[in-house]
Amino acid sequence: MLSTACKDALRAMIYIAKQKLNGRDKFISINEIAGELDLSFYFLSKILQQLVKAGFLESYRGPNGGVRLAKDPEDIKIIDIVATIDGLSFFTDCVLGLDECCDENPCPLHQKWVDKREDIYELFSGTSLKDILEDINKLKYVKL
Amino acid sequence: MLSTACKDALRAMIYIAKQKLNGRDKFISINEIAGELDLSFYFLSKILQQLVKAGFLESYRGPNGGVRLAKDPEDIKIIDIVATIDGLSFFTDCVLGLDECCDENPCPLHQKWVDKREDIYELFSGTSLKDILEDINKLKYVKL
DNA sequence: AATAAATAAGAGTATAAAATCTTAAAACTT
DNA sequence: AAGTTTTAAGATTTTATACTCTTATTTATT
Repeated sequence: MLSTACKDALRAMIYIAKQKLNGRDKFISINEIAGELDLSFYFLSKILQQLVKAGFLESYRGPNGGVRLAKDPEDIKIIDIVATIDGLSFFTDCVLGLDECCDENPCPLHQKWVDKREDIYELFSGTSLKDILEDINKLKYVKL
Repeated sequence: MLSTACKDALRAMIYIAKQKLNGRDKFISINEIAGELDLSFYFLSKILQQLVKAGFLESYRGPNGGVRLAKDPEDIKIIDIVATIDGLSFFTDCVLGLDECCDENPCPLHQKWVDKREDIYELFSGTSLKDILEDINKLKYVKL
């Protein structure tokens, strides 16, 4: 459902938000993030650039440079990251790929699918980085 | 979420099932299906071959040949078609792409995501071609 | 027997996503 | 001022998916 770029973006954003929670308010180098999350530095750089452009991260060049959140963790929702990297076509396009499919003119799966899709939309738009960090802290150990 | 091949497969299977309901129990040529659904004959042929191999369609060569359902419409579920064409990785893999993610060792989105994913699984495994045809008949006009 | 109609199977091409590399620009350190 | 560290941007390569083409095989028709 999510592209690998989007999965990587989500993991990176959670990692960055986690540092902030730990009192570390400096820029975090992309090299560190890639190392910690076992991602390609090159690929991750490209992805984070998009999040900088979209205003969810700010970046700084030079020694001790890197990226950090441009907003509070509670103001960055999963859907924001998904929208930036993958777009929202998952939430707008017909599950059978029909251009004309809509409420008035539905494909055979339309109504049933829209229900599920909206559940996911609500999950993604209702879950912020802050919520995720709180979940992480409730559990003993959570993968990233 | 679904590959275009899988979307095409679903549309074709619904079309084929619809013919059966209309009392037409003969083989339907792939050329006809491709024409009606505005799909490439070549591409659709490849897709339907997979459904023949998987036992959901049977095919017949030569004049008046084509494909037809190998089972009753109520015994073919959406999930069967999805599993044949796309596989079930959507329902088994971590939403963040982590290999080690599981109930005991979850990623930060695991539990919330699994709930939604299982809803979709239940929709797909609980909906047969027969169910879809019944829905179609309830509405005045449904796209395919 | 020959021809035509249809699917099967394998090979090939095109396009998009993923991943990498290179050069440029910014900022710090000495 | 020169060198180092870091992100930015553009170009390139790789890989997977989507799509097309060609040849083979099966079956019916004449």
